Amino acid sequence: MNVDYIKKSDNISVARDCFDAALSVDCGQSFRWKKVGENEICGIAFGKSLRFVQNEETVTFLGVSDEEFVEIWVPYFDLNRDYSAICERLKADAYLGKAVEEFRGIRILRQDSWEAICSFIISQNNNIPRIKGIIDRLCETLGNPIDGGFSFPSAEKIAQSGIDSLAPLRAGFRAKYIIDAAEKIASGEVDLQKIALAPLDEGRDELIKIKGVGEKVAQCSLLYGFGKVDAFPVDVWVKRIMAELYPDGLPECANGVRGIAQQYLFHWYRIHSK
DNA sequence: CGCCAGGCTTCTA
DNA sequence: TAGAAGCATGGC
Repeated sequence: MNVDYIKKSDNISVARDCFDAALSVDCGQSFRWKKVGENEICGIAFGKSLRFVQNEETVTFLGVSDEEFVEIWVPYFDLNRDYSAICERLKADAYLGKAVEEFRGIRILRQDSWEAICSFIISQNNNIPRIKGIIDRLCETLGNPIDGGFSFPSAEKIAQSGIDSLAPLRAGFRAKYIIDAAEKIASGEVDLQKIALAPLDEGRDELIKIKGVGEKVAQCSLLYGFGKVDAFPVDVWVKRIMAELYPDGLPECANGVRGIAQQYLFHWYRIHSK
């Protein structure tokens, strides 16, 4: 399956069918996107800054070449996956059906592996505004300046810089975990390429070698950083969802895409419990 | 002041 | 192997 898109001057537009970019970048998967206008959002991923606008019908990527769109943003927004078919399948379950109906455009963001690991280490026992602040300061402190912000610093750069360089982040007890992750990944002791190719359980076993990475952070990394859509992060919210709605486990229709199901349920449940 | 935030490590029995 | 304390920081 290949995405259809329309190119006009420097902009690329994609139909909103099963694609809500604004919601996807703001439902707890990524922490690097900011609203800059009514329907306008900016962010940085894979060392590229992006500004996009969306209306009822389309998402428009501003100032993006065909190459950049195809190589970076199509995989990032998971645009070659048939979410329409997945959503249909998830409707076999009543709660998933409601979640999918209400938040149909959510996509699982295929983020940089290292950025996802590091971001979800930072997320532990923390709240979203503060997670964003710590990550912003990490990028400002050790990332490279890009048009409109800073790139996410590499594991090598963080490992070389050492824990004292993380003081400005005010990350608390997480700073030592960030360093351990950076060191193990920079040295190859934890091999991201191998995890990308390995079955879920093997990837998970590799990731939890990092201090500060437990079951939940490992599953988030696999889901958002390796595109493993069957990874299943269980945080406090999903724990509540499982206890209340699925005491016998997720329904069968979620098999193979449990991470996607999780994302719809997570967002749906949080919205309705506020 | 206390409680909580997309948890994890360490200590204890 | 299960359960609880401790962890840094900031918003409420």
